[in-house]
Amino acid sequence: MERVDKRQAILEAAAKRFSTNGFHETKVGEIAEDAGIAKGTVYLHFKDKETLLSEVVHYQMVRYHRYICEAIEPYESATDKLRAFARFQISAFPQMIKFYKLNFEHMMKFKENSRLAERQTEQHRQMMETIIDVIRYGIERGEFREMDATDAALILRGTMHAYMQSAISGVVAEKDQAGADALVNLLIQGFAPSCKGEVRFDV
Amino acid sequence: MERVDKRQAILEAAAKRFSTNGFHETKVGEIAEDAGIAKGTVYLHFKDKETLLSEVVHYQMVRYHRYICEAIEPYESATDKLRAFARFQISAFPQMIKFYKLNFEHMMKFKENSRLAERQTEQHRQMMETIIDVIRYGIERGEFREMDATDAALILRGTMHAYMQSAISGVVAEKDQAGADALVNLLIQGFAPSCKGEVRFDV
Amino acid sequence: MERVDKRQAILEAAAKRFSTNGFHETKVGEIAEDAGIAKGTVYLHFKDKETLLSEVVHYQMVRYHRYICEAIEPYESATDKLRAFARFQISAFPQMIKFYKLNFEHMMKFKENSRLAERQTEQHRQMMETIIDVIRYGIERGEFREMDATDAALILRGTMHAYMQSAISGVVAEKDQAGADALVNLLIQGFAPSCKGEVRFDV
Amino acid sequence: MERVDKRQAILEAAAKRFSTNGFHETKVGEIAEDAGIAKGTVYLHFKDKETLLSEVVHYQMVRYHRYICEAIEPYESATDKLRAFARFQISAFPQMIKFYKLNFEHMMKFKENSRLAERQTEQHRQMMETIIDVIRYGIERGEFREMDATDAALILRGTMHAYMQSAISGVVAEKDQAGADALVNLLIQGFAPSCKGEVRFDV
DNA sequence: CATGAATGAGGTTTCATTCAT
DNA sequence: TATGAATGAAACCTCATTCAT
Repeated sequence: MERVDKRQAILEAAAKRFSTNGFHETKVGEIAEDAGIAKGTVYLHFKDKETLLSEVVHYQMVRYHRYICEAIEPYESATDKLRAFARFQISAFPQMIKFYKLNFEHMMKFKENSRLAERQTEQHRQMMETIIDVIRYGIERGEFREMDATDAALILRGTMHAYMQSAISGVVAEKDQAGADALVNLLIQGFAPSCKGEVRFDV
Repeated sequence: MERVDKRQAILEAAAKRFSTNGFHETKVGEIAEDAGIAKGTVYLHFKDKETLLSEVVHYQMVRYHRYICEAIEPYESATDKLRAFARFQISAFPQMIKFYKLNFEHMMKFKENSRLAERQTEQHRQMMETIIDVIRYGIERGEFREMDATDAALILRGTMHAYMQSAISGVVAEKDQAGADALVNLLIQGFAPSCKGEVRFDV
Repeated sequence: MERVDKRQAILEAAAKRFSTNGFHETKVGEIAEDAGIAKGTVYLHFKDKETLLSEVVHYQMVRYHRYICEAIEPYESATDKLRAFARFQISAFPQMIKFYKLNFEHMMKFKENSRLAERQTEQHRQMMETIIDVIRYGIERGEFREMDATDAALILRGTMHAYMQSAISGVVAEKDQAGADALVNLLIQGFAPSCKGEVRFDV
Repeated sequence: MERVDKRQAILEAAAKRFSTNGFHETKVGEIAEDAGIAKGTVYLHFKDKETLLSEVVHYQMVRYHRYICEAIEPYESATDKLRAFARFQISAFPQMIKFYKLNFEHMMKFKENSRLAERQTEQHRQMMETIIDVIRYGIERGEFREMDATDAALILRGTMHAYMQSAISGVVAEKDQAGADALVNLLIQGFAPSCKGEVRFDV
């Protein structure tokens, strides 16, 4: 096993443990054991446990961003891209929920550490950018109304977010791809009754 | 100071510390000091630190649920209720984000403990029920289309959550009440361009 | 056992261990065990192991300085005071040697730490002052020639120092009180042949 | 670089590190780096870190003994030899203090190990022998009174040691060669005022 | 011979919890 | 009931040493 492989193995093991049990509940020895190496070896690759957390978060963010880009890229219409986005997140639900947990825990932990927070923020921004671009693309194509792309992206991300939070606690049933499509459709259609000449509320 | 007052004081102090610094970073001694009592006294009121966390989460959830009910109650239309919900969350942003953090830590910690997880889930369900009721009410009144009320509620809650996550790291600008309204409007109107000319927003 | 007693017990135990085995070879747990307390209790009294070392050195210096003052105080002549000084050091040899070791190790360790070095230096200065005062007193009384009192003090201290270093490694035999007197006599008389009219070297 | 050179390089690097930072504060990796070799190579030349310490002490003692012999050899009179000894130690103050530190650490560490303690003691004895020989030589020549040469040697060495300990902490000012001479003169002359008028010092 | 990645024993320190007062 | 000094388990991290290359 080479140097890079070992770093990989640590990152993978740490990602699994951190996101399953949380940062404090995870012992460095457990990560090492999962990675098939000795405790001390972890410290040859990462300065300390907190640095490891940051690196795991970075590693996961980069990976998921790539996956998302790959998931939405093949589609022509913005609507299909959004559906692909939702489908991907819902199909990768177990990983995604852990990913969100990890992000959240990291953000909470390093809110004060400008260096580490900065990097996570930058990646968060990229993730948002990707969604915003799809929204803008939809607006250009006339698929979507003229609207604030950032707000729309928030709504989309939030929808996924909330779905996961609810699903994990069993408050709503887990969804399949049809369920993902339904959520996106609802976003696109809006809550308001479709306007076939009916009266609209003065929202 | 009476028994109940002391318990209150501990809960308040713990809520502040836990949500600001996290569970592990908070020392029982700090909570006691903030509450103006001795360390040992905490253990006269709560079995251990984890139980205290659970009680704090319960206490906060009940409180925030009440606040939310109070915030949306005065309004007549479902739309206004949703706006009030969004406004409340956005105006109470610093508290809400901490509240989410607290929930999160609790969820991580007691995933395995069915007894405690159950209670949090139950409260989560109640929170969702409140929003779902508003949605259903809107559907009944004809404000909203016939749609899955749970999905709609998810979307609303999730949007708030995503907003907070993005706002805390500065990826999106913090919103004021108009911003809250804009988000809700966008949800109600939908992304699709239909009926664009008919609807007017007083944003 | 009261608070002060416990601090005392830790200092005594630490002094013994540190001076016998050295700083690094001494485990905090050993000190605690010797003091009849739990490991954690050490940290209620001393910030960390290094602080404990500093406190031990301080404690010992103050104690030995007091002992020395008490040993030389009863005598009238400066010569007798110096002899008392030598006798005390030689009679208290086992403690003194450890004391020197401790001092030396501490000085080496905290040379860079101005705060801690400062305090030890101050006490070192006091110890020197005490000897210098005796020398000056002897010069005033005409017992000693006009000479640099600091140099003379250095010679006296150094003599004791070297005696101990040699004795501990067995290079010279341990001395009794007569031996102590002989050393002091030699210092007072000097190496040069007594001047009963003989030729002196042009030193 | 040949075998011997490499061993030399390790000894030099270790001597510098050990005497500057102490045994425990020195990492084997640092020594290796300073010596321009890999960490593992150290173990091809020395069984372990403690053995390396012993070898360094031996190496330094031999070296300093040689230096001292060279320093005092050119002089004819015993008095001048003693002055040369003092001058050498004071001029090489920084090295000498480190040398003492090294000896000290070694003594602490191997007090129990008769094999290694024995060797250090043997070298200590040789160092003492050298001074004792000068004293005896002075006595034979009539420069010094009939006295215990060992005591006199102790006094000289100890004076140097005490000077260093005081100088390192700034309790006494650092001395130049004249200062070294003054110390020796005072030793030779003695503290007593006898013959004051007869002796002249060219200090 | 030389390397340096890997190992894992070991020590310091923290802090939740207890219990004598 | 309230206190807070004492406890000691637990975990991070270091670094001397080994050994496959």
